Amino acid sequence: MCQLTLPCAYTLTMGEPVPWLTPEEQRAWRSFVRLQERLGGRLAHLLQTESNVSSADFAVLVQLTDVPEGRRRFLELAQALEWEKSRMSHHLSRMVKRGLVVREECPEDGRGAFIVITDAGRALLAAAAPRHVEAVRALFLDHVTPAELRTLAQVSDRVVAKLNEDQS
Amino acid sequence: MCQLTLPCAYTLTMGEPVPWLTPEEQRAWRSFVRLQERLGGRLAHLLQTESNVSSADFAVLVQLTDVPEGRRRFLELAQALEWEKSRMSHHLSRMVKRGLVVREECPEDGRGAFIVITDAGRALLAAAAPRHVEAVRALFLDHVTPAELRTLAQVSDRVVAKLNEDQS
DNA sequence: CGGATTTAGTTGACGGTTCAATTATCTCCG
DNA sequence: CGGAGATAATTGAACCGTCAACTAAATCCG
Repeated sequence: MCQLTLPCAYTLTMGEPVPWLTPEEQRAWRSFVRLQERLGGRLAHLLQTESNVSSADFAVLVQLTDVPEGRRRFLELAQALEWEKSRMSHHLSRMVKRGLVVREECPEDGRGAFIVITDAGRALLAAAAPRHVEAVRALFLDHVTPAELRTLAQVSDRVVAKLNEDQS
Repeated sequence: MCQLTLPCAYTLTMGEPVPWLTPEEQRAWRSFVRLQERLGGRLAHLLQTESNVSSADFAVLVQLTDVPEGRRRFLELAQALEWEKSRMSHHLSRMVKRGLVVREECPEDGRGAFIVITDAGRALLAAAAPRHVEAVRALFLDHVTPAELRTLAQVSDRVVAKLNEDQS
């Protein structure tokens, strides 16, 4: 997820019929990309240093506590987070090693696995979550009006819907 | 840069005075995070598969072609992209190995280095850029009104400015 | 001059992500 | 039943980014 800036037209051999970005489009796009990088980076860094948990750990723990027993199927988890299976698998291995979750066999399906949050996992999340919420407020929500937030959500949903359409 | 969702309140021991996110805030935040991940991921994937260049490569090449001679100081590059020095260094090593850039000594400062884009680097960027612009349009700009885009840019700039204020 | 500090850039180790290949189980259907 | 797929999940290799430690050159200043 990098600085997806765009090259100045003059540096390229332009035989192409691609309509280049207008200055406003370019500026907006750059700002937006920068926001993603900086805000995401800062939040991740805060989680890591203040609560000793990565954004990825946090996301997994949240998914597990979203269901009362703290126990979900592997694939269900992967789909909820929109992660690849292999990413999920590798990540869970690390979380198991740190005692945040355990793998359990699935009686109905011999191939399947249940992932269960441990007490340590719950404790970690409980400690991390309030600070994270605070950070999301302080770094983002506090500087955005309700109307802007609505616009943001609408645009996000619309664009993601389109992404899902072409080649999901 | 992960799914920074938030846990449902009921699962946490809530002795804290942290004002939780309202449902609209939660929804907007989630949508926004999802947009970042999906759009960034898709664009990066397109660059990689269609043009055999990563987003990071692309960003570096753009920075180099932004100046006519295609030659910039290491730190200047790192600052322009807001990358850590070590990331820059590692990444440049990989790009050197692939023949996209070369390192040159800096006469004025024996510690310094110039990074220079090669012809292969220029060619790669020239091939990749139009498709990238096209993708940014097709996946994002085409689904956002000018007014929304302005809002997005304003919000982005404002939030990033705040991020720079606290502990730059 | 010459030592202390700062600055430019590199390196190695480690955790994280992707891709392709693999294992094991299940389901479908003849 | 039994074989052909499909599905659940793991694994290993390769690449990427971060952190902390390091090298080497420049600058500051007595």
